[in-house]
Amino acid sequence: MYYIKKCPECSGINLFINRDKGEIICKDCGLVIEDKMVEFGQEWREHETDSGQSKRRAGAPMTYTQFDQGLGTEVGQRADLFALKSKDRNKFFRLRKWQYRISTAIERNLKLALAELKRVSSYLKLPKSVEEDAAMIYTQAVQRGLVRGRSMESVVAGALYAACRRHEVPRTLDELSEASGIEKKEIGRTYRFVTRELGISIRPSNPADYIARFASSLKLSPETQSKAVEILEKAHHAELTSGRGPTGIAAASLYVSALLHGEKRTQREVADVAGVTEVTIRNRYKELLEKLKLEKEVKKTKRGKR
DNA sequence: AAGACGAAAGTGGTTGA
DNA sequence: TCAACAACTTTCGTCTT
Repeated sequence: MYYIKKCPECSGINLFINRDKGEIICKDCGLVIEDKMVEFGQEWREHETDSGQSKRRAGAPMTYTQFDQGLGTEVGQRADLFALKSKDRNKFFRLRKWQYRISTAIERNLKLALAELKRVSSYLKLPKSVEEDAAMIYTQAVQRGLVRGRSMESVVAGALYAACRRHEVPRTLDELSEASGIEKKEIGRTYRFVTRELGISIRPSNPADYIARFASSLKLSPETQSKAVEILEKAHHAELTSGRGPTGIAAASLYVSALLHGEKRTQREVADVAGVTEVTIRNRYKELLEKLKLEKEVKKTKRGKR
């Protein structure tokens, strides 16, 4: 066994191990570095997360990125027919026809949707585990008839967005929007709708989850990065985080910590990678200086420069 | 000349009656 | 369903480096 310290793709240092999946994932670029590790997890998987039932054993591993999860259902077999009186026979045929229609419709939909899902997911370089999760969410959404009245693509995008949040590798709505070609607000709408209907609870995204990715696209040092996370924690304690957009806060603390480490980036540069405007950074920045008593430190480093 | 700062007006979404 | 509201954006003028 050897240790990987840097992502070979982007040289990011934010690798984390997903033991359940046997993967090492780079939080910066989403690269799955090794997915053939020894299986750490146990052999069951539980998909109905809040059902409260005990975990069940399953046969062959199920995958949600296959349109029928590798399983299939049918109503009845021919042999059953002989046991039925003619009255029930009609019912039987009706049921089977109905079941057939439903299932083929769902399957057709899933085939298309999962292809789209894979496309978007690979565009964003998302880890396999996130893709799986998104596929699961989408499958459930289809089975509950939640796609009706919405475009397939937007539900796919919503499912992906939700999966990213759940796995703490958040992408912004803008990124999802760019990758899927669906409008930002539309994704947000379906995201909220689907998560509510499926009872998926997602905590508000943690600004710290964005730091790694922003920092690496700004080519900031690891020290600056961890300093930014530190600032973030203080900001959290000072009640500066609630209600604000997480990306804005993440961007501002990165900006500050870059200043403090003499790796100055302009507000515009930071704003661009974070997908917010300079003004937002300024506002958050101002708040940070006021509430966290960082003025002295910032001024000190400024003076030191002269 | 570029970046930082701040004011003012506009936008889209949430909330509470 | 509508209006109030907060967060964020856009735009633009001014100050600083």
